[in-house]
Amino acid sequence: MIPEEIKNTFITYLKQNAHRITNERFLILDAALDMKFHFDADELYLQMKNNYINVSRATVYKTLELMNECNILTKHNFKGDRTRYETKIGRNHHYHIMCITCKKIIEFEYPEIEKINKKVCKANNLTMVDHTMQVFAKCENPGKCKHNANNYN
Amino acid sequence: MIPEEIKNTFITYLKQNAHRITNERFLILDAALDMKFHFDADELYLQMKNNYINVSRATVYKTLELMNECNILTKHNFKGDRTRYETKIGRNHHYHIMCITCKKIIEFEYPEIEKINKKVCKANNLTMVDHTMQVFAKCENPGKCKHNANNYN
DNA sequence: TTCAGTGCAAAAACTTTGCAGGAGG
DNA sequence: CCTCCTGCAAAGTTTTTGCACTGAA
Repeated sequence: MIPEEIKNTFITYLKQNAHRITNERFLILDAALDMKFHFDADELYLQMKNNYINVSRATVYKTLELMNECNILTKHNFKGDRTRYETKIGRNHHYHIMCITCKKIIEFEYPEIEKINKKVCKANNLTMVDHTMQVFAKCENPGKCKHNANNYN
Repeated sequence: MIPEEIKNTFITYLKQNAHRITNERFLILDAALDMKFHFDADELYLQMKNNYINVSRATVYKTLELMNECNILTKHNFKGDRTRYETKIGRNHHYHIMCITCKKIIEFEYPEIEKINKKVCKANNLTMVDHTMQVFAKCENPGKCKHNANNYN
C-alpha cells in the first residue's frame, strides 16, 4: 500500500513532465517502498519477479530514474559498486559509513552537513538539490568487526 | 617527472604488499599525475596512447586500483556515472558540487566535515580511511549558468 | 486518435578475467 | 627459477536502446 502523500508526489511529478500515469510505475513504486535497505535495480526486478509481479528490467531502470528525479529515492555509489537506491520516505537525510573490512554499512545523521552544503551552494549562485556522502572506515581489529551495522546486501 | 615523495609512497606500498615494481606502473602513475582534473580509466588509457605510451587497458585499470589503495588517488562516482579518479597530491581534501544544469563541477574545501566524520567513525569503533561527498545543485536561471566551474570532462 | 510507455532482445558501456609469454626479485 | 605482471581478447556485469505493440489521455 503506497502512502497517499508519496503517490501524490509521484503523480504530480509525472503530470508536470508530460509522463503518463501507468500501472507499471505504481507497481515499481510500491515494490521499491517495500525494500528495507539499499537496493539496486536488478534486486528490485528480481524481488518483484519473485512476487509474480512482471515488469521488464528496462521499465524498472527507467522508473527508478523517475523516482530519483522527483526525490522519492536517492542514488548512492560506493566506489565503483553498482548504483544503489534508497527510499527517502520518513527518513532524515543521512550519510553512510562502509566498513572496508566487512562491507557492512552504518548510517548516521548530521544535519549540520546539509546546512554547510546549502551555504556553499548559495555562495556559488546555486541551489542545492541533493547530496550524498560515503565514508570508508575499518575496524580496529580486522576479522572481528564488532560495530553495529547492516548487511550491505 | 614523478615527485620523489609520491614515487616512494607507491614503491613502499607495492613492496609491503608483495607487488612488483614494474615500468608500466610508473608510466601510469606519471600519466595520472599529469591529468589536470577528474578522469576515468579509459580517458587515461587514451591519453597515454596519444602520447605513444602503450600499456593495456587492463593494466591501467589494475594500476589505478593500486594507486587508490595507497591513497595516491581518490575514486568518485556522480550518481551512476562511471568511476572517476583524482590525484590527491598537493591538495587538501575537498568536495564536489555538480551543477545538474550544465554538468560542471565546483570544488570546495571544508575541513570541519572531515572532523565530523572521524568523530562519528570513532564513536562506532571504526577508523576513518577515506570519504567522498557529492552535492548536486542547479543554477537559478537554467541555461545561463554563471557560476565559476570546471568542465566535467 | 495519438504518442508515450512497455517488453523483449540486442547493443552499448564499463570492467574483469584467463591465458601465454615475459620480466622482476 | 619461480612467480607475478602484462597484453590481448574474450567474457562478465550493468545499463541503455530500438522497435513493434499497447494503452493512457
